[in-house]
Amino acid sequence: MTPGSSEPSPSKRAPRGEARARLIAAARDLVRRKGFAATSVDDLCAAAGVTKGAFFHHFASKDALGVALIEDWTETTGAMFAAHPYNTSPDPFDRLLAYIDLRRALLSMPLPEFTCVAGTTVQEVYATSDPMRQAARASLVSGADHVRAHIAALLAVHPVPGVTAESLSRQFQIAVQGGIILAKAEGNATPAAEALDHLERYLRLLFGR
Amino acid sequence: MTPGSSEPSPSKRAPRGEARARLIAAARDLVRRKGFAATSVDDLCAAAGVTKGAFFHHFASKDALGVALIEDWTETTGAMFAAHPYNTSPDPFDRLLAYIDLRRALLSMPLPEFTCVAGTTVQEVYATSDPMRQAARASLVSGADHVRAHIAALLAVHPVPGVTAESLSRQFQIAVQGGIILAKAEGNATPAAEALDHLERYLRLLFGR
DNA sequence: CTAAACATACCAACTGGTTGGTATGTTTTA
DNA sequence: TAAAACATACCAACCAGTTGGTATGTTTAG
Repeated sequence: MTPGSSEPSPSKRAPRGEARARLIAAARDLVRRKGFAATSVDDLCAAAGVTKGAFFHHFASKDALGVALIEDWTETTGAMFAAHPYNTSPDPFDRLLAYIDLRRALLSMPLPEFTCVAGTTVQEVYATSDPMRQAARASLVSGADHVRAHIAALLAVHPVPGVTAESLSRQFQIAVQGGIILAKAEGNATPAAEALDHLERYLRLLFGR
Repeated sequence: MTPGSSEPSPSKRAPRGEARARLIAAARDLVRRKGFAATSVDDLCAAAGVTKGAFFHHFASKDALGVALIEDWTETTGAMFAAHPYNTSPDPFDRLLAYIDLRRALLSMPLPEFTCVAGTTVQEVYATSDPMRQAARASLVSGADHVRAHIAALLAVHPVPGVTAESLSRQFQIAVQGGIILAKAEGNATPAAEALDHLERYLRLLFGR
């Protein structure tokens, strides 16, 4: 047999050692656009330039890939928000506003790209895959914890009766996640941006600024 | 062959004329729990006590069933909210609070049952099925329009700079939809209830009550 | 320094079962 | 009797997962 004639496209094949990372990257992309259940293992392998053998070498099941995808998402987004310069601002209220501005900026990307992997998948699998549900829960908690730190600092100098840092930080997540749903339905980011406007107005009213 | 031995369970078979309605009811149930893609046509037929022939007699495709499901959802929920006694309250602000109370009451049901069919499915199919996306959009708009009427009446007597009835009514949807996502991740309704608390506090601050 | 022993990373081909959808009936209603 | 409302039987494509194997390391014994 002529060398290379049996392989469909050797140039598309992923370099050794990258299979796992490429599969997760492909999953982030495909799951965001088609959902988890509608994305087949074959789809993922084709997008990653890898075979089924590689897939099941790195992941025990499609479900396990889902968990790894969400955990990777938690790390990636966590690192992104933690590294952002706005965290150095001395005033916690300014930090919250800057966080909202950052989220606004993210909305200028194409719709599938500002979608939340954790929020999207947990909608699908909350009742059918507990490992994925818990991974998504951890991801959403992690995101809320990031703003919770700023809110806690703010409440320390300006307490508001009935408002805790925990519940208000979750309201940030809710505004983001709900905004994404409306944006998907409308086909554009406008409702998600409006959600952030209302959230900012709520904060200003709460803390008198 | 003994009569009835070939049919799995003749008593479970749906009465004639009910196939379509039973399929939609089964879809509402299964799609809420497993998602749209993970729910197969066979699943639906089994749950509805109907055969594939009946399914494809009433729906041209699985996609068409999805559209019909969402449209039925829009009708059902729209009728429910429109018929509720709180609509007769003379004060629009009271009506909004009563609406929030009604949504709070819904949260006492088991998790899959206070889930929104439109919000759940649009997350999955927004990029793969335009007919379903548009049906879900219409559903969410219809839900927002219901509260928008009350908000418009309220803003007429108490205008708030920068706040429109349209965007504030969408914020209701966002709080509900985002709350559902967090509730699914946590496995209980608490975050969804908290979202309503924050929404109510926001309203009180906006309108000075 | 080197070769045997082992581990990791991957691949092509295959399997049993499931998928959405169809073709062709039969039964009921108007 | 015609057509609407189903049921039965079937199909090609696709599904997640398995198999036996190979190429490319890394570790260790002599």
